[in-house]
Amino acid sequence: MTVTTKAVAEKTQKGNPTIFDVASAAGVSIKTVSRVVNNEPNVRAKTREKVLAAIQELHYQPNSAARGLSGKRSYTIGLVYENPHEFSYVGDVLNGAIEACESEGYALLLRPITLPTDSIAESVRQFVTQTRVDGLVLPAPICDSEEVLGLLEELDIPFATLSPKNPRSHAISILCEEEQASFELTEYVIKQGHSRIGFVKGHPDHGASKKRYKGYRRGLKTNRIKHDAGLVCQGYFDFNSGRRAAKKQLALADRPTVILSSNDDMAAGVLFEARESGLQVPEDLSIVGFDDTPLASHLWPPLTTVRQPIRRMAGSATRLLIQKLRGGEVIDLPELFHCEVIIRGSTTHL
Amino acid sequence: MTVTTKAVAEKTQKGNPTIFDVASAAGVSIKTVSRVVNNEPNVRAKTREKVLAAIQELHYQPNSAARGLSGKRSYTIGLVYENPHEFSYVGDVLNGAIEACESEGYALLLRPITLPTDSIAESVRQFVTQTRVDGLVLPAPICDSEEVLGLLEELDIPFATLSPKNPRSHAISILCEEEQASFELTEYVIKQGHSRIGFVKGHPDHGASKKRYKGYRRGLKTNRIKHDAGLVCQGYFDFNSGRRAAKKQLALADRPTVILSSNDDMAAGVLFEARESGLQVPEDLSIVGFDDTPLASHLWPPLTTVRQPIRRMAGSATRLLIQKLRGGEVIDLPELFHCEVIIRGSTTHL
DNA sequence: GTTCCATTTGACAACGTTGTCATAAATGGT
DNA sequence: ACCATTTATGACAACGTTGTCAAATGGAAC
Repeated sequence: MTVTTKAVAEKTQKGNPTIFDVASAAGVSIKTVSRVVNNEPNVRAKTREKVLAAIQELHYQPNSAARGLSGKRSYTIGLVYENPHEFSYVGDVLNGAIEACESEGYALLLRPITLPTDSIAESVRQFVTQTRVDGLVLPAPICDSEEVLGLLEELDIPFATLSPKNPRSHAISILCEEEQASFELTEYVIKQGHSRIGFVKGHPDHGASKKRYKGYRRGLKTNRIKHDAGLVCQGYFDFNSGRRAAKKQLALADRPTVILSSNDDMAAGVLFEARESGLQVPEDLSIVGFDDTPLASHLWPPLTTVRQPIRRMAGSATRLLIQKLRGGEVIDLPELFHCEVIIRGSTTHL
Repeated sequence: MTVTTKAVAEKTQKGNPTIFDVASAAGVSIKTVSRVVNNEPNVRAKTREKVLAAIQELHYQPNSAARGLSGKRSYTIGLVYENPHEFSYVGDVLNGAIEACESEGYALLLRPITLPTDSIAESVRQFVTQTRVDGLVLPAPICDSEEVLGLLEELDIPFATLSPKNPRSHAISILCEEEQASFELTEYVIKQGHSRIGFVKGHPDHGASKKRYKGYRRGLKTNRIKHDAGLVCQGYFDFNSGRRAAKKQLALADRPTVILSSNDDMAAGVLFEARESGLQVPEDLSIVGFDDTPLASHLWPPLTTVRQPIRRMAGSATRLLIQKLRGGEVIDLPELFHCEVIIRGSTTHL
C-alpha cells in the first residue's frame, strides 16, 4: 500500500491520474480497469474491489476525450430547442454564453447548482475534474464565493465573472452601472413628487444587491430626503420576499407612496400584495422593478424598471475568457456596461 | 483533382472525413492541415487555399475528442449558475435534461435555434457533425420537422421527442395528457356557469396547440354548448398574440365571459388587455392559462392553469435516450405523463 | 492428476488530432 | 552565386481510452 501511495504521488504531480496509474496501483492491466469502469462483465469480484479502491484513492476520472476518440461514443447528448424570445435572467446568460461559444468553436457545458448547498466549491471541483473544461463563466452569486475562486486559482483554471461583488484584479469581470441606474430610478420617482420611498433589498449574497441599494441611498441623499430605515426591507430576489416586504410596508401608518424593488420578481410580489390590499397601482402606490425580465412588461400595469444587457454581458464575458484561453492578452480591467431606465405604467406622479 | 474526389468518396463511406483525407486531397501533410485549421502562422497563402478548398469539399470537421486528447485543451467552457427556482418552459426542459445527463455520466450540449430559419435541418446537420453528439433531445416544435427527423434517421442518430405532434412509432416520445387537461379545464368553467367561452389557440407548428384545442372542443360538445367560431382566435404562444386575441374578443357585442388561452404568456396578454379596457378580473372576465409557468402565479389575480411536469418529462426523455444509446431495449411506446389542473383566482363562477 | 471448457485477464493496435523537432524551401545580403 | 537566415513543410510520437484477440487461470468431470 505504501508503494501504491508513492506511485500515486509521483503520477499525480503530472496532471490527472490515468488508467495506467489506476492499473499499477491495483496491480492489474489497464484493460481490467476499463472493464470495471464500464461495468463490463467477467471481472472477478475481488479484482473489481481492488480496482475500485484504487480508483477511489486516486480520484480517477476517465478522460472523456480519450473515450470519445477510442470508442465510438462521445458521451454527449445534444439538445436542440427553439430559442425563446423571452427568457428569464438565467436564460439570457445562457444565450449570451452559447452564442459566444458557438462562434468561437467552443462547446458550453452547464452546471446548475441548487443553493444553499454544503459546498459550492466541492460541486465546482467535481464539475471541472469531470468535464475538464478549459475555463469557467461564473455569474452571480457563484462568482462571489471566495472558496470557489480560490479553488480555481489553485487549479489554475481561468474564469470570467459576471457582476461580481468585488471584481478581482486578475480575473475577467463584467459589470454594469447598476448603482447609477438605481440612482436614476430614485431621482426619477423623487421628481415625480414622491418622498416616502420604500426599498426592497436583494439577496445579501449577490453583489448587485449592495449596488442597487447604494444607488437608492445616493438618490435620497442628493435630493435631501431623509433615509428612513423603516422603509427598507431585506428581500431575497424572489416573488415571495417581495410580497412579505410589501405587506410590512403597506401596514405602516405612514406608508410609502412608491416601492422600489431590487428585481422584477420582487416587484411583482409587491404588486400582488398591493392588489390584495385593494390598492390601485399606480394611483395609490407606484412600483418599480429592476432587470426588465419578460415579467416586467407582462404585468399590468407594466413595470418601470432597468434593462441590463445581460445577454451581451454574458457574451462578452465568454468571449474574453476564450481570448484568454487562446493565450491572447486580455485587459483585466472590468468591462462596464450601460443600463437603461425604462419608464412604464407602474409609476406616476403624486 | 479526379484522384482527389475518388479518395474522398472512398474515405467518406467509412464515417467522417479525417485530417488524413483532407491532407491527401490537398496534397499536403496532416500537420499542414492542422496548421490551417488552427490558423497557425507559417503557411503559404497558396497552400492554405488548397487546404481550405479540400476542407470545404469534404465538409471536414475536426474531431474534438481527438483534439482534446492530443492537445491540452478541451475546447469546452463551463457555465456554473445558480439553479433558478423559477424558470420558463425552456428552462425546465434544460433542467430536466441536464439532471438526467449528469446522473448518467453524459454531457449536454445546447443548440438554440431562432425560428423562423431557412432550414432547421441544416442547422441540426451542422450541430451533429460539429459536436458528434450520440443522440438528440428534441422538444416541440423542433421535433415536428419531418425534415429534421428524416435527416436523423438517415444519419442513424437516435433521438427523443418531447410533445411531438405525431409520435413516431420508432422513436422515443414523451407526451402528456394535454387534451384531457384542456377538456377538464373547459368543463370546469362550464360548471362555473360560463357558456360564452373564448379560446386562444397556440402556435400552429406545435403539436400541443391542436391537442389543447381539441380538449376545448370536446368540453363544449360534452356539455352541449354550441361551438362559436367567433370565439376562437389564432395565437402564437406569445404575449402579444394573446393581447390581439383579447382585443378582438372583448370588442364583440356578445363578448365571452371567460377566455381560455393555450399557454400562460397569452393568458397574461389577455389579462393585460382586459385591464386596459377597464374590466375586472375575474368579476367581468375569467381568464385561464396553460403550463403553470412562474408568470401564472405572479400575476394578479394568479391564473387558473394546467401544470405539466415538464422537467420530469424532459428528464425521462433524456434517460430513455441514454438507455437506447447504451444498447438497452427501450419501449418505444410513448410515455404518457399526467397534467394537473390548478385553480387560482383568475376564474370565478358567473 | 489430467483434460476440457468457461471465465478472467492482459498485450497491443487503433482512434484523430496536436506538439516536437528535423528538414526543405524561400529569402536576403554579400 | 553563395551562405546565412528565416519561413514553410513534414515525419513521427504522444495523448488516454476502448476493441480485438490471444493467453492464463480456475474449476468440474473424469
